[in-house]
Order: sequence, then C-alpha cells, then structure tokens
Amino acid sequence: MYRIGEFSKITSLTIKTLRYYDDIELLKPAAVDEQNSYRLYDESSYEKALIIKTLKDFEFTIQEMLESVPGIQDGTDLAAFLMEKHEQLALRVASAKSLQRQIQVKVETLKEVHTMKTDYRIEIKDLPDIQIAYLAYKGKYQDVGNYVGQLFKAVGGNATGVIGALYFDESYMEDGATIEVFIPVKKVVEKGDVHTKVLKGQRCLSILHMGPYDLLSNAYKAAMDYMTDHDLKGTIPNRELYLKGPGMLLKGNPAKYETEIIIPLV
Amino acid sequence: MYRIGEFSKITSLTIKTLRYYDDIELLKPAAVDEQNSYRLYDESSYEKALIIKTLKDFEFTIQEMLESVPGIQDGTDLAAFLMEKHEQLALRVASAKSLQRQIQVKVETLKEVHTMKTDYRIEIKDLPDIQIAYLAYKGKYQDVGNYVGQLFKAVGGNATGVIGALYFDESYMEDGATIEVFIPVKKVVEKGDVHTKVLKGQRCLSILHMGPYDLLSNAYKAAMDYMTDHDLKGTIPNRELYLKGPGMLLKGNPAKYETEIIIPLV
DNA sequence: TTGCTCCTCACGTCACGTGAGGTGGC
DNA sequence: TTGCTCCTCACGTCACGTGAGGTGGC
Repeated sequence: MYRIGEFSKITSLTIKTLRYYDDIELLKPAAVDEQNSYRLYDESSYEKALIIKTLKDFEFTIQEMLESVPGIQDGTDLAAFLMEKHEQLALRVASAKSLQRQIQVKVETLKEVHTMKTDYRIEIKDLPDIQIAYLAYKGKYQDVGNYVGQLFKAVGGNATGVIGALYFDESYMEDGATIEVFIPVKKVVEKGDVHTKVLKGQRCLSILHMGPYDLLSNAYKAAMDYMTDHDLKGTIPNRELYLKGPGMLLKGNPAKYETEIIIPLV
Repeated sequence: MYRIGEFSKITSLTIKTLRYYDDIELLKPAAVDEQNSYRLYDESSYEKALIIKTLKDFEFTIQEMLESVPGIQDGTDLAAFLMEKHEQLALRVASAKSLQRQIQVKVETLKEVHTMKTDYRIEIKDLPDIQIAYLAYKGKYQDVGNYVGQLFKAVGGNATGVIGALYFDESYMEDGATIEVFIPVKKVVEKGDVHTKVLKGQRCLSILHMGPYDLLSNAYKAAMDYMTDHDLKGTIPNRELYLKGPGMLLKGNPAKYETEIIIPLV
C-alpha cells in the first residue's frame, strides 16, 4: 500500500489532483486508514492511475474520464478512446484554422473600410401577408447558413423569393436564440422539420445593408437611431432577407452582399 | 444615449456581458443615471464596443483586451492586434497537431506493450564525486530537452559523460519543479546560466529503464517497491542519466531509449 | 518533543450565465 | 396600477492550486 505522497511520485499526479480525483470518485484509494484518515493506494489503483494519467496528458476532460475509464480493460480499449480524442483534436485544429482565415478576411476589409459608406436607405413599408416555409431552431445567429440547404431541399421548386430569417428574442443572446429560417413559397410544404405558415402583413421599417454580415450591427444601429428620432417603436420578430449572399459552394465577395432588415412597428 | 438593452442589440454583446465589462473597466458606460442607476452608452461607447466585439469573436482573452483596446485608434492598430492573434492561433494549431502525433505514437506502443518487460535491474552503488556543468530552471519535467542544446554549446568538448538531470522537489509537481540539467565535465565551465559544481558521492540506488520516457514511472515504482522491501529510504535530489535518448534532430526509436535513475539513500 | 506526512475546510481562477429580489418612470 | 426595463447581490462553472489550521505516529 502506498501513501498519497509516494503514490503521487509513481503516478506523476500531484497530491492535490489525487485528492480531487477521490472527491469526484474518479480514482478512489483502495483503503482509508481509520486512525488518521490517510488515503492508501494499491497495485490496482496504480494500473488505473496510469490510464488516467495518460488520458489527462492528452487533455481528456474530467467528464470524459469519468465516462471512459470504467470501460478501459486493456490496451485496445485505451487505444480506441485515444483515437476518439485524435479526431476531436482534428476539430480543434480546424476551428483554429478557421479563425485564422476569418482574421485574414477581417484584416483585408479593414484596409478597404475607408471606402465603405455607412449611409443607409431607410423606408417605412406596409408589407402584405406572405406564405413561407420555415425551419425553426435554437442556436446562434451565424448558424442560419447551416439550415439553408435543408430548407431548399424541402421546398424544391416552390420558392418564390429569397431566403430570410426571423428573430424572436427580445434581447441579444450569444446562444440559444430562437430563430426561424424561411423562404416564401407558392404552396404548402410540410417535410420533416420544415413547416408552412403565413407571415402577417404589417407596417414595418426596412433598411438595406450592403456588405459583410459582421457589419450588420451598423444597420441595426441606424434603424434604432431612426426609430428614436421619429418616435417609432419596433417589436419582434424582426426579419433579415438575404438578397445577395454566399452561394452553396462559394462565398463570393462579402463586400457585395445585400441584406434587408425588416422591423415590425407597433 | 442608449440604454443597456438597446446597446446590447446594436453591439451584439449580451446585457450580462456589458455589465461585466463595466465591472472590470473594459467598457464603461458614458454616463449613469443618478435616479435609477441605468447605464447610458453613447456613440464613442459604440465605436469601442465594436472593436471589443471583434476581438471577442476572435477569442481574445479579457486580459488581452484590457491591454490592447486602449491602444487601438484606427483600423491599422486593430489589424496589427488581429495579426498577433493569428500567430497565436498558429501555436494552437501546432500544439493540437503535436498532441495528435503523440497519440499516434502512444497507440503504436500500446500494440507492442505485450512484448515489453517491466523487469528492472536494481543495484546499490557507492558513487564517487563528479564534477558537473549544470543549468538550473523551474518548469516541467518534460522541458529538460529544451535546455540540452544550450548546455552542450556551453561545455563544448569538455563533456566526459552523458546528459542527466537532477530533481530537487520532495513531491511531484506539474509545473514549477526545480530541476538542473547537467553533464559531467573535465574542467570548470562558467557561461551564461551554465555553472559548474561537484556532485558529492554517496550510496545510491540505481535502476535502469529501457523504453519511452512516459513509462519512466514504472521504474520509479519498482525503485520505491524495492526500497520498501529492503527498508531503505531515498532522498533528494535524485538523478536521471539519459544513456540513450533522442538526438538533436531526430527522435529515433523510443523503445530503445535507456535511462538510469539514481536515488541517493539516507 | 520535534518534524514529517497527512487531513479537511475555504477561497481563487475565467468570463460570464442564471436566478432572486427589488426599484424608478410611463 | 400594471408591465417594462433596469439594478445589485450571490452562486455556479472547470480542474484543480494555494494557503490556513490541525492531527497521528516515529
């Protein structure tokens, strides 16, 4: 039997870490001295600790270890979990590279930003009822693109306008926003998560944004300033219509994107 | 002036985030209503918030923002900080890929593990005094390799043995361990952080480990078991001698590495 | 007895999110 | 007045590290 200090040295896990793993029941000592509460570890603790140390070195989270460790009986089990982490790491690589690419794009647009007009055309329109096929989800604003393909597939040749999205939240949310991606259709479409309904016509404020999506907030600000100046009050859900946007395969030039924002007025 | 809810919408920062940024003085509102303590933001808050939102999207930490935001006056300033993050992301990519490679190596050795003997030769030796050139650092055990080149350069042709390391901590530490990388020398070397001293001879336990470094803990366990069985007590600093290890350019086959662990006895 | 090794709290970290409970102005 | 928008605590998160204060056995 090893006391915690000895066990720490042979497993390369700190004493604090071992006590923590005891707490969360990831690695219990084989016994606890009744006199002085010393933790006592044995050979089987050692085998388990080596596995845990390996997983920890490869940045498994505690939750992942709690889930995987009990199922690891031999080297092939361990290897299987390691290969899963290997795949996760591929995602990590991809997302870091994606951020790098976005930075490059942003840096390019920063160079051109002097030529960018933040001059918006704002109109008040009475919109008619329109029939739309829509797909609801909860998530991030930027995820709209992920649902577009699904929606297109469901409506087939029935589309009569461009893709848009409805935003239902009173306030801005990082995540978990309630969103419906939609497209106007000439007849009812019901397929999987895609349903059809009528968007009621209403008096609305409309503003046209030309340029990349990360500058959309400028348009929202212009709309809000306009409403304050003209004593108007907006409500939800507001719409975005993607008049010109990225294609299915290629992104094109974000500087040429056109987006119409429509805010219903009370 | 915008109230926090409006400002949240036009900046795409949640209300909670804005309150937090106020707290930590990253983004103070332009004014606070004396009656009801409402935060009020203005145009200049908006400019600053857009910058902060951009940095946040690219995963700048709060500390990085606190440091960079006050210095960002125009697009070129922002672009410069973004390019710095771009480089950081390259490191992130590299470290994820490195982990992937290590996993592959580990999975390979797991396949061969059945043929691996954990049969150790243990000896008690009376070691003589030796003169060593050494380089002290505080950090991780695995960082030894980073200092080897520096040490080699300093000693030139005066080396009379293999590289080793001295470990001074009573207990295992993840980080901040006190370590000296050393090599025996025939004459005094004093160059930069490299100094010379005499390692006092002493009665020691010696154990030879053959195989990759991540299995070294097996050897430590064998040593500790042996000491327990023979009523011996080890002390610090213990030594590792890298009899056969990776080269400067290529790692070679870790299965063939040979490491001697030397633990002084009290 | 002193020193050693261990013990159990309690708090801090990072960047907010999630409530709870409450207040001013239309 | 009710509902709206805002306010300030206080707690939780992740995986431990950093003390503080204290105990049994050589």
